[in-house]
Amino acid sequence: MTSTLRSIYNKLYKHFGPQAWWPADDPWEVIVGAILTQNTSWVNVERALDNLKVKKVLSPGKLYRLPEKKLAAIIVPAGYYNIKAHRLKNFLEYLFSRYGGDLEKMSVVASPLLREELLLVNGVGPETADAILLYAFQKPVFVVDAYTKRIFLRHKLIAENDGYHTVQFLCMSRLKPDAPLYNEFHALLVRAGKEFCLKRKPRCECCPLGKSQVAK
DNA sequence: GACCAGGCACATC
DNA sequence: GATGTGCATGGT
Repeated sequence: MTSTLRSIYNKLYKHFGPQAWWPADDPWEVIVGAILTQNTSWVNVERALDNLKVKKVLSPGKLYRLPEKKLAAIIVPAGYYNIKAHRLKNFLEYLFSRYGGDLEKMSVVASPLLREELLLVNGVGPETADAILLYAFQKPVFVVDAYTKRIFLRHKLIAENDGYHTVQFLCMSRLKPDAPLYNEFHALLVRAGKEFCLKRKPRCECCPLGKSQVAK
């Protein structure tokens, strides 16, 4: 079974090659993107990020001082803009009160503790916290998302009602703690999910992983 | 026009 | 603890 996850990774990597994740210029852009992409397609997130860059407010300090209403108006293309503006503000409040707005200070905190802190921020759930830990700070934490669950479910690695941490534990107990590996694996699962493991129209017969076990 | 996208919090039972 | 709902834009 240990080889199963590894062989999935190998097949995906052989088919797609390196994905060069996360698509961002720096750790802060990763964090903003992680919050903006909640239940949202990445193209819409890119529009919102571009808006923030054009307005020259995509830095912790600038965003911290920007009124929430104005922030919301700038990130409209990402959808859920009111709630996401509020969540970004929550994160900034945490960043400035706990670390004086300094991501470097945040990055040296041990990942189990940092994860707990992140989860206390309203608007940061398990996936967003883990995406920040892995892609902003290179901590060896496996990120589980809807594609991960769908692919693993169709290949019978997990059960229908397995929760986030069950799936995460499965991955982390069978793979060495290896940030570059987790980085690439998650990115490959998203890529495969987008191209082959669609919700309504799965294209399993074309998928590099081969036919899935569950025709759903 | 329905469905979906790199979730999360909150209300209710 | 499980289940349902609101949040919203833009592509297919």
